Amino acid sequence: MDKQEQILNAALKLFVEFGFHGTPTSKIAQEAGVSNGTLFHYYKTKDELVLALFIHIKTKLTGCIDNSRVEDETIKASFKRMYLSSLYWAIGNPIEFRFTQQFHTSPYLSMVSHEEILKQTRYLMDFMQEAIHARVLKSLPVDLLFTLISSHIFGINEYLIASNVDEQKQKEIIDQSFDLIWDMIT
Amino acid sequence: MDKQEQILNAALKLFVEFGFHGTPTSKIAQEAGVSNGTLFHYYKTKDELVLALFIHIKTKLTGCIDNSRVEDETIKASFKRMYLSSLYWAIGNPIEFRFTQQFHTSPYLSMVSHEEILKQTRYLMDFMQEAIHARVLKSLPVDLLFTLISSHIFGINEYLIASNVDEQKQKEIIDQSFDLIWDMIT
DNA sequence: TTTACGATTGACTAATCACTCCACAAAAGT
DNA sequence: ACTTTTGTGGAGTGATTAGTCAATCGTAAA
Repeated sequence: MDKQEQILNAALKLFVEFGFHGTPTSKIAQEAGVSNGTLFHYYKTKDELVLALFIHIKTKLTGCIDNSRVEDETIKASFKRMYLSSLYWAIGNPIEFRFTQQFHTSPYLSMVSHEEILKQTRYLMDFMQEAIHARVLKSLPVDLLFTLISSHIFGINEYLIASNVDEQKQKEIIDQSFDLIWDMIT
Repeated sequence: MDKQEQILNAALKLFVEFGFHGTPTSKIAQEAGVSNGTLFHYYKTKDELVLALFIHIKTKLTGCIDNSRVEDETIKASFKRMYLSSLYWAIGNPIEFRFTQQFHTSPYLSMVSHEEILKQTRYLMDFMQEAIHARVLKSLPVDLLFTLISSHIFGINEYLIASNVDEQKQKEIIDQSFDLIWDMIT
């Protein structure tokens, strides 16, 4: 019965369906089953709510990736583990994923501090930097690599959502896609 | 002095800066230098304006790609030509590009008819289908290939905007990126 | 000159919005 | 027991919104 969580969940659902400015705070409060005043007790402004939701979801995703880390793996195995955990998170949490996409391309993005973004990506960046040093990954700017991989995952996800393939076929495509991107960056 | 064009340009600029619902029609009319009534004379609703703008821009992009086609080329050369023309269009028209990105991840996308989308992508899809048949491209679902290439271009573009590299370096990265994606899909 | 008609205007409206205010309830400290 | 802090509700507010409308303007055919 955490009201803050209820508000975030309601906001997430409505933002994805109607867009940020397309969903009034009153509807969010209603959907969350709390009063209008309660919403503004926890979040001073609507913008603050949007930001909080973004960071909340990003943190969940980052946590999900990092947790799947395991010792004594080859770089390729680690990389694949992280690749798959990101992709499966996106497939398993389509609403959250759509929200992050929507947020990323919206003017709200500029309201997120550079530091906050770094905090979320530092681990992966460091991992890739090391992989470059170990001459496993191609010697490209690490930002470029990161962006290429991210957009690759976006793409696969979009395809899997659009075309409804069965689980067997989906697994096949994902494995194939991993090989594609791995060959591309090594 | 085409008022419709002025309205579209104003809407584009403001939508990218403030988001769809974040920019009132009154501001669009003001920015375009026309009256509120004129805007609604040409576009019955705000949604209709948003849709019209999307199709307007998509058509410009599609035209830009198709026009660059040339006879007697290898498949690779044709592909590279189209790849580069898309990417340079995106780099040269950042506002338009940002708008299409924003639109694609917004709830508005579902208001575009499936036919309209097909119309815009048919040429590229056919081209790739033939390239698969000719055993130049890997035998993957053509939708998947298309999505992978699109998101690759998104990624490169995002990187080039974020990191301000000089023109020389930019050209280098673009050529490198083309080789990456070409190796990936062939 | 007259008629006709789309283009254009800007004041107007009904609805909606983000956000405030205050009363009260439940804990939490002392 | 008493005071303070924190959570909660919901009516209320002024600003803003998408969209309307009756009135003009420009111009070209009759």
